[in-house]
Order: sequence, then C-alpha cells, then structure tokens
Amino acid sequence: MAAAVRLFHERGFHATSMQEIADAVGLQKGSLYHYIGGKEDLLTVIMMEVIARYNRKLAEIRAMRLPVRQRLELAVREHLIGIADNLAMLTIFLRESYALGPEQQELLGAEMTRYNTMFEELYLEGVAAGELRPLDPKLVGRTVLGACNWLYRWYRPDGGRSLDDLAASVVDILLGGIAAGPSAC
Amino acid sequence: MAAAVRLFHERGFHATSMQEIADAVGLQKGSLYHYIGGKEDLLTVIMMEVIARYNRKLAEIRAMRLPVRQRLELAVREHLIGIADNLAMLTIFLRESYALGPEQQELLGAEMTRYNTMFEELYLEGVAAGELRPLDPKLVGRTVLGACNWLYRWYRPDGGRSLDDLAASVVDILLGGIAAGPSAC
Amino acid sequence: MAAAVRLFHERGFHATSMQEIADAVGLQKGSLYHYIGGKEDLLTVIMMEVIARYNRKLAEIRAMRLPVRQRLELAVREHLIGIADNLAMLTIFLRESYALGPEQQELLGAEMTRYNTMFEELYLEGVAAGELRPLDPKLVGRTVLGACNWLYRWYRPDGGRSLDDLAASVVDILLGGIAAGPSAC
Amino acid sequence: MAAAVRLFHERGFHATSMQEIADAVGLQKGSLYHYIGGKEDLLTVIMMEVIARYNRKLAEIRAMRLPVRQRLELAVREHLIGIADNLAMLTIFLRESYALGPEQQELLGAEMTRYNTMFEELYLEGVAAGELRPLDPKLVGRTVLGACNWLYRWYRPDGGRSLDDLAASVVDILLGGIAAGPSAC
DNA sequence: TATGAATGAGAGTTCATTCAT
DNA sequence: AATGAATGAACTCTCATTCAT
Repeated sequence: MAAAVRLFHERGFHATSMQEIADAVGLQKGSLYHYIGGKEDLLTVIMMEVIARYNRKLAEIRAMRLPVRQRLELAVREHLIGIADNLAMLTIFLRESYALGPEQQELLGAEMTRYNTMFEELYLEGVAAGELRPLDPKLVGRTVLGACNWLYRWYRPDGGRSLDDLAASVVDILLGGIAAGPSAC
Repeated sequence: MAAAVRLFHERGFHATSMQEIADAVGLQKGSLYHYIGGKEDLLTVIMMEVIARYNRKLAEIRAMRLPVRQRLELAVREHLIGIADNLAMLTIFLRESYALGPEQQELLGAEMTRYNTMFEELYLEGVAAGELRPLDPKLVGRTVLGACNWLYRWYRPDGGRSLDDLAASVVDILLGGIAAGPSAC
Repeated sequence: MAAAVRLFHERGFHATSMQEIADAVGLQKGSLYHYIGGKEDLLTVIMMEVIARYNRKLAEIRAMRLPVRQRLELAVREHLIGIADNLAMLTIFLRESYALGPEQQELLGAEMTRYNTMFEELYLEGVAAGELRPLDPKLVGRTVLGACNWLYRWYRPDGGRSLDDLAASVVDILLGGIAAGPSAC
Repeated sequence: MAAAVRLFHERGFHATSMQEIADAVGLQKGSLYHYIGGKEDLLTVIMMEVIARYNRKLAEIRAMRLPVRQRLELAVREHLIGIADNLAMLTIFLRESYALGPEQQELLGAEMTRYNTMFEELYLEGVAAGELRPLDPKLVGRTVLGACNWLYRWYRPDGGRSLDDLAASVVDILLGGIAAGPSAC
C-alpha cells in the first residue's frame, strides 16, 4: 500500500506497473494478489481512505463549539494541511479519480458530494450568523475548495515557509478576497 | 485533432487508443502517422495550443488601457470563460499534463510559469495602485488561478445560469472574499 | 483457423496456447488479434461452422425424394461420415463444447436442438409410414445420434476397412438392432 | 474428493481451481496437499474408481447364471444406470479423460479396453448361442456402449420418467433396432 | 494437521508504432 | 495519401504448487 502510494504519486497510476510495485516490496508480482484484488483495488482503497478521512474531519470541525467563522477558517485550514501533509495520497486522490471504473467513481462521487454539502452548510451557517457574505453556496464551496485543492499541484514540502503560515495566508485570501478597501465590502 | 480532443476529454488520454482516433476520423490507424508523430505528439500539440492561447490572451489584457483592478478582474473572468468555452481542451490540459514525457513537461511548465508570472505582475501592479491588498503574489496567483482551474471539474455547459453570471460571481468571491463586514477589509 | 483446428484437436482447447497457434502460423501471438477476437472466438467459429454444416445437410436429406427409411439411413450415414471425414473439427465440436461461455453455449445448444428435432421428425415420418418402429422419438434421436457421435472417440482414418463399410455396418446395427430372430421384430 | 467431483462436474476440470476445492472443504488451498498429490491426482483417482467399478460390475454380470441375452441386456442396463446414478463422476470420466497426462491416459485406456473386450466377449457368446445377430463385435461394442455413454450429455435426474423405464427403452432400441418388421431381420 | 505467504511460469490480451505496398 | 499486416514489448492477472512454521 505504502509502496503503491509512493509509486502512483511519482509516476502516475497508469505509468505504474504491478511489476514495479512488486519490485518495491521485494515480491513477485503474482504474490501481490494475496493481498489485493488488483491494481484498481489499490487505487480504490487509497481514494476511499482519503475521502473518509476528510469527511470525518469536516464533520468534527462543524460540530465544534466555536464561532462559525472560526470553524470555517479551520475547515479550510485543515483541508489545506490535509493535502500538504499527505501530498502523495492527495495527489493520487485529486489526479487519478478518473482512472477508476464507473461504479467506484460513483461511490467516490457520492462521498465527495457529502463533503461539499457539509462545507456548504457550514458556509450557510456563517451567512445566517452574519459572519459571511451571502453568496451562492455551491459556488463558494467549489471556488474555495478548488483553490485549496490546487495546492497539490504546486506545494512542495521542502519549501522554506511554514505550512501553518501558508495555510493562514490562503485562508486570508479566500476569506478576505484580494481586493483592497471598501470596494469589495 | 478535433477527434483526439473529443476522445481524450471523454475517455482520458490513456484510455483512448489510436484505433479509436482512427475510427473517429474514418482512417486506418496506420494512416494517422502521416499526419502526426505519435500519440503523445497529439497531446503535446493540444497542450501547447492551450497555453499559448492563454499567454497571448493574458498579455493582451495586461496591456489594456483600463484601471488595473478591472484588468485583473478581466483576466480572471477570461481565464474562467476560456475553460468553460473549451471544456474539452482545457480538461485535457489540466488533467493530463503528467502524461507527457519529461521534456515536454518542462516546456509546458515554462509556459505555465510565464502565465503565472504575468498574472502575478498584474496583481502587483494592482497592489502598487492601491487597488489590491498586499499579499504574497505567488500565493495569490496560485490560489486565484487554482480556484478558477477547478472549474473544469464541475462546470457543465448545459447548466441554467449564464456563463457570464457565473464568472462574475467567481470574480466577486475571489476579489471580495467570503467574509462579511469590516473584518476582511 | 486450420492451425487452431489442428492444435485444439491434438492438445485440447485449454492445453493450446495462443503462443502455439501463433508459432504454427509463423506470427507473433499479438498479431493473431488482427484476425480473430480472441481464443474463445476461434472455438466459437469452429463450433458454429460444424453445426451449421450439419443442419444444412440434414435439411437436404429430409427433403429428398426417397422412401423415408432410406432418408433416415442416409441421415445416419452422413452423420457418421461427417464425423470421420472431419475428425479434427468434430472432435473439437463434441469434446470442447463446455469450454464456451454461457451465451455461446446457448446459441450452440439451440442449433443442436434444431438438428435433433429434424432427426426426430424424420424418424416420426418413418413411423407414420410404417417403416420404423414406434418408439419415444427423443430417445431414439439421442440414442442413435449418441452412438454415432461416439465415433470421434475411436475412429482413426488409417484403419483398414473402408469408411462406407463402417457406416453401413453402424446403420445396420442401429436400424436392425443386435438381437437375433423374431424377438425384436 | 466429493467436493472435487462436484466442482469438476459443474465447472469442468480446467475451470476448477484448487482454491475453489479448498473453499468447498473449508481448508486453505495449501492444506489440500496433505491429502492429495495434486490436481491431476484428484482426477486420476476419480477416473480409476469409475472404470474399476465398471469392470467389476461387468465381470459379475458376465458370470451370472442367466441366458446370455439377458446378461447382455443387463450389462447395457447397468451401464446406463451407472451413468445416470453417478452423473457427476461419469460426466467427469467421459468428458475429462483427455485432461490426464499421457501415462495416466494409457493406464486408463487399458482398463477401458478391458471393459470393451468383456462386452465384446459377452456379445460373442450371445452370437454363439444364436441369440444375437452376428456382426463385427468391436463395432457392436463401440456403437452400443457409445449410445449409452451419450447419456451423460442429456440425462437430467429430475425428469419425470423413471430411470428403469428409460434404461429399458434404450435397451429395446439397441437390441431391437428402430426399423420395423422383417426388413431388419 | 493446517496455515498462508510466496513462488514462478505462463496465460490471454492490448497497443503504439512500423513499413512494404 | 492510405492501407493493413505485422511487430514486440508490456500489461494485468491466474494458478498449481511449495514450504517454513
């Protein structure tokens, strides 16, 4: 599994052969099939693990006893950190989802919708509390989360700046916008 | 080419065979090699075309005689519309970039950096003019553009709302943030 | 095809690899797939060819202007000769039918039922004409045809006796029985 | 063994994996090798058991104090009943014999020849007694026994008619032939 | 007696690409 | 300009069997 995550991340799902995975764990490729159902299974397991973790985390955050705006900020921050801290798994998750078969894609899609919905509800709560601007919630979710997801495309852990700083900055951008002054308010 | 774009979009690069492309254009698969250098060439051409178009467009926008904030808004809007209007090509561009060989990836990366740099410079111009908040320009670029790029994952043209509206809303979110009141100002 | 027939006959369907077929025709095994859909296709084609030929032949014989008993004798004789003359194909047909997938088996089964039904009708015609004993027609068909089919298990073309003789003898056994005297008459 | 018989019958020898046999008996597949020498051994044992049983039975029948024609009728009847009553084993026996290695096939072939020879001798005894028509004994054996063997291809135990009836009818066909009147006598 | 990890050979199949025509 | 036969390497996956425990 760890080997698969590493290889799928480095070379991509299609470009990784079972032979390479087997080599990485010092087994014959046939031997892998004692542990897994097949190559796609490996991907499915990774994917499901990621989304489950994310859904769990977001549910926790929503339930916290904090002002809604702080909870939303936390949600965004944790989303970002979740990517940066598990760059390999999340790169696979975000990049290879269309490599799954239709059924698995549907399952995955349903879980992802759950995540989006939770985020939208959190946002709506913030709007109701007067802490967030009233906008199309779906669009907010997609825009904010999309901005975060893009992280996997450029974040490299060996960067100088701390991850917390970075997350804080992104949160600032998304919450406050980039426009100056009253124009956006 | 058009056939390749359609098929790469629908099925993905790896899942599309030369046979399918040949079928789509009514040729034998061997005959394709009179027109193209190979499968990866096809992808490269699509990719390069997209990024060239984007670079050209952004250069134009930057050079316009408009207040910088309007130019930046336009840049974001055009970025979004460029995706939505060429969903197939841009899906391929954003999704399949790692299917390219290392050299092509480098070439492509250089062009993409150019685009990002232009955007960052535009942003910086806005900061200098006092129209945009002073933030890490790289991060702003990546966040704003990332939010836009995510569009390819969920935008479907048959939606009820107009594309212009949608673009305007996204611009509003990114420029103004989602937080309410003076807190973000 | 001819190579497949020979190899399937000699070694059996499962024991014949695509590699061996490819070797037999001087091609790479991948090259076979320009001509066939797969290994099972090869078998299906052989099977369908055999049963079609048999159905055609029996329909012809039934329609002949001959006394019904002669037509039935001819049917049995031709059934036998058809096996002996195409021992390879008929061995495959009779021995490997369960190697087909369920759908192909059903198709094949339907055609085989057609053959049996034609034979039963011919028999019934003979009964109506008073030329054949009235017995359960299904059982007659299965018994007579089963006796013939068994030929593929022991007939070897290099035997001394002529095939016509042999067929005549089997016809005699099946029509006249093996019991002596009036007991069976 | 019972599990193997069932599975070989249902799916065929090649289509049955050791895993499936192990599952059927609630063992791990490695554990099977404490009891058997291998997959082919399993088949060999089944085969040998069948032919031994048949040889024993036919020897008994030959030795009975009955008119030869009755003994021959009995032999045919028991041959049929032996198939119908042990459809799984006999299907395997009659269908999978070519799945054996050459040596086992030779051993098996020798035993089968013994059976045929006994049958031919019984027939010859009947001819000598004037109770059976003088015909080529080898051909009689192959034809009569072939007709019987075919039973495994169509007999299904849940049929309405009794097995005894069926056997009697087949015996009648084979002994008396299907032709009417003196023509066959 | 039983496990189950591991083997290793081989299966059928796919596919981008080449090239003589 | 186009064919289509052919390649050859790579692919995922299966399976009977072995063996240390």
